[in-house]
Amino acid sequence: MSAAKLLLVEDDPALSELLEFRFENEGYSVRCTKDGDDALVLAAEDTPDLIILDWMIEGTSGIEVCRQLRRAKETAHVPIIMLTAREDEDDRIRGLNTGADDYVTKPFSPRELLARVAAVMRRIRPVLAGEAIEVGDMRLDPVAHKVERAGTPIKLGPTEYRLLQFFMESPGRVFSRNQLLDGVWGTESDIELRTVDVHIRRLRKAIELDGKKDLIRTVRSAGYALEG
Amino acid sequence: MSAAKLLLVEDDPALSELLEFRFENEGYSVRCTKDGDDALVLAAEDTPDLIILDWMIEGTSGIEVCRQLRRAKETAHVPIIMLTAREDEDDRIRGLNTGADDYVTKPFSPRELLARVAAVMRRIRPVLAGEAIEVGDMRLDPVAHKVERAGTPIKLGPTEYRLLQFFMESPGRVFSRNQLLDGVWGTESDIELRTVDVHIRRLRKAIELDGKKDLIRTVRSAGYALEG
DNA sequence: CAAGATTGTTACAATTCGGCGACAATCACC
DNA sequence: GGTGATTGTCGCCGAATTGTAACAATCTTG
Repeated sequence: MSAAKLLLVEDDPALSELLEFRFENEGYSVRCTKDGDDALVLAAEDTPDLIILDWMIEGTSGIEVCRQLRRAKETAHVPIIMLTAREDEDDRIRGLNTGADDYVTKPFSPRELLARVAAVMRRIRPVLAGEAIEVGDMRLDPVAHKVERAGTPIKLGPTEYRLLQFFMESPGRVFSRNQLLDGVWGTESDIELRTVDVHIRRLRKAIELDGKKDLIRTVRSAGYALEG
Repeated sequence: MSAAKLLLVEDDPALSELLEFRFENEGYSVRCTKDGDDALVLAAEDTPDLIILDWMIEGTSGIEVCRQLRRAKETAHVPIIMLTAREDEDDRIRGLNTGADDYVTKPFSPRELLARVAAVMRRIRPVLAGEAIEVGDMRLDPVAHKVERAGTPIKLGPTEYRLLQFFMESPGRVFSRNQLLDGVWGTESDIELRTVDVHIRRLRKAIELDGKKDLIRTVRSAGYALEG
């Protein structure tokens, strides 16, 4: 299991050290800085999976860091949890508006922050943490970009791969064609609903192994689901 | 499709966009507006399952929107969560008096609002929150779109599925044929009353397991009910 | 018990919906 | 530029689903 990468931006050395210790203890890979500009550099050179950002930091201000992170393509979708002093209500508002995902008010317990981070990580699709997903006899390795069923390597086109990954992230769950379009093709694509059918068929054909049953369940008038 | 429908009334574009994104990510179907009158129109044309209403909006004020929503038959019972500034205690009181179900004080984290919404959903309609319903030895999982009785998988057509779900949301309660038509087929469908009988018959046949008694009770000259 | 009302059951035609093959357009890679 | 893989769309077909009518069964009431 490759550890999730955290970037901690905090200028109180004591707090920073404490958090670093706690998070590394939990299995995260943590990098720290107390400087805003530094944070941007670190984030750029190795995109973290989550950023913990103190609002009151030296150098570029928290809000500015946040904005710049959102602007850069690589870090645009990296979740940000900000740490604010209780009084800074304005900061909180601006923070949320600027694209922070969540905030934690100082003083907080490390435990609380850990919980928030864990929650965000869970939400941000486990695959991004680099873990392989297994559903039934299917196995998808996002790092190697490889899929196999019952040990047999499966060859998939890009779209089928994303489709399968999307299914495997929520095994058993039924998705409507519209949900699949949103999740696999992206919200802004305008593609025929029925096109989904075709890719479902291609995916089915690709992952079929004789003797093995069809893993994709058709739910008439509702959508499709991957059997869990 | 069984995604819960949200109506978001918020005039800060940044916040609105953030929330829309987060809620859609969670699987809700979201429509947004920043205008009070617009909200009323949207709510009227497709009744949402829950409304998130900013108290300080353009056009008709939040409190007035709330009042009008409560007045209209379709939206009278739709739960409303209002967003208020910390200072406006009066608004909160008036809001709750006017019929809002809950309020969240700005600034808030998206996570907090998500939790509130989920809580209300669970209270109002568990199915929309994705929770399985169990009635007697019947179990319906809305996420997987699966039904089983005493552990045995049950195969249902779309209409029978909706019919069963409708019954299971109010176990023991008797519904007239007209109520069933409204609830299962939709208000605007013009279908023979007696057609309901046929689908009741089909549902009965589908969920019958030998040795098990009929779960659907006929109430002569009144309608049908699912035994609780 | 008879008559009327109400419900159960079945058969059937119409419709809807998903599977599938084909095809042109686009893309990627040499 | 060429070549093969990938992708989005159509249209047809068969199967599942659905609404209705017709008839049988059952209940209610006098």
